[in-house]
Amino acid sequence: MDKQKAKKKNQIIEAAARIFAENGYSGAVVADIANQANIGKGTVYEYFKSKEDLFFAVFEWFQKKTEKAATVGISSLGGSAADRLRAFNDSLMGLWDEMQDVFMLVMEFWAASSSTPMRQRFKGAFKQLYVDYRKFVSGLIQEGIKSGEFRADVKPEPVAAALVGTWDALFLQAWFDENFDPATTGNDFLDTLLRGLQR
Amino acid sequence: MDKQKAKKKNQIIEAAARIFAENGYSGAVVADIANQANIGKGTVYEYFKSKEDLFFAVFEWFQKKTEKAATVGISSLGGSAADRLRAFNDSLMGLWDEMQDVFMLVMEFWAASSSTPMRQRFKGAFKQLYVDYRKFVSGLIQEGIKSGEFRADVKPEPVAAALVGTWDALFLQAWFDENFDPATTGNDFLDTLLRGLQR
DNA sequence: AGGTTATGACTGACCAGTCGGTCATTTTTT
DNA sequence: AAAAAATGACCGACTGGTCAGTCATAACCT
Repeated sequence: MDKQKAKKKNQIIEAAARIFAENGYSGAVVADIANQANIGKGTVYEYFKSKEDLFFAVFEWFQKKTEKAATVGISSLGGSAADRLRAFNDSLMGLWDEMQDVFMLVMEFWAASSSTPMRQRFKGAFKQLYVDYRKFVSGLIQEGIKSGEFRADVKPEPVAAALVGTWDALFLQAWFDENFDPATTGNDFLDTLLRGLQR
Repeated sequence: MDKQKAKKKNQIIEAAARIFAENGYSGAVVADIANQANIGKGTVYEYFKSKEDLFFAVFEWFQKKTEKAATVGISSLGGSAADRLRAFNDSLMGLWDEMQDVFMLVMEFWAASSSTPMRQRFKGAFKQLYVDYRKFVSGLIQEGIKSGEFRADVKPEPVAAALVGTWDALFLQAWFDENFDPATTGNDFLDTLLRGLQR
């Protein structure tokens, strides 16, 4: 049955996500993943060609999941460009609580984009991800310019790139420092940035 | 001779940096590091307790090196707060060319802060590093406020945290995308941000 | 029964860290 | 000043253990 197969595949991916998040890619042992998924080790290889393949599947799964969660708030409501940027900020930073446990995965993905055998795959995927991500934010800014809410001399792409980066990096800092609150930091920062954007 | 020892230790660290940067922590083989340093494998262990110890030494070495390079431009010249922020931005982003080869190390360091055996060490070091880094930038902003150049209602800490994060993340994006230019992106972004800071 | 899916024992490659021994250099002795 | 002794830096063969991936067998369908 096809439905069954897909279901089990997902079950393996979720188990793998947990194990990879706890131990990193190298530290994770396939046998533990199988165990976590309540299946035999050999079964893992019925569904994935290799450990690396499985890791990449976890990456895609995670990306999809995060993207969905992040855009849930914004897509619906309109409002000013500033409001929409704020909504996106809240939406993203609101993920922190549930991200905390798996943020390690993100760092492992970053690192994977540099460890030779996996490099191309991950690097390409990340490149595309950032292109999309920037395009989205840049679009919000352009709307603001067009509507006259933002200054005409603002350069949307660089600001979008920086903003996108800021969000990532706030998570990073929160990861290192449990007293760091990414949500309010992001909000306070937006106060200043928006003043620079608005006319 | 003590001088000799320190010199050789450094020679091992630099060799290790190259190998770790090419292969990641797990992928790097101690024998290769020894080879790269033109010494026997056993000798590595005369200078470092373990592979992990060596990796941490590389981290400290890299951190010191980067910090020195980044602050070289700013410490000397005065000028307005905006000028100093710009100078720091240029100084940091100017590192990209030489960073490109070893940026992989940074991602490995990030990842190391989550792989269990090394966690505490790296996580603590990063936390401190970001605290210092933020304090420095926050100081620049506060000067600007005090001198009346920046608005009084700007919150220095959040803006500093975000800015610091932005710089890191611009490198990250540049790593993924060879067409991404962190220097001009950073500069264009500062145009907008400074307008939000200034009165 | 025939086909499909699951399994875990097994294997071979890999590698961090150890250790006994070598040898160049320094120190002590004569 | 020459010989002898002591030192410790250096080394790489070896060990013990790990683990990804395989495959012969078992369990489960239909």
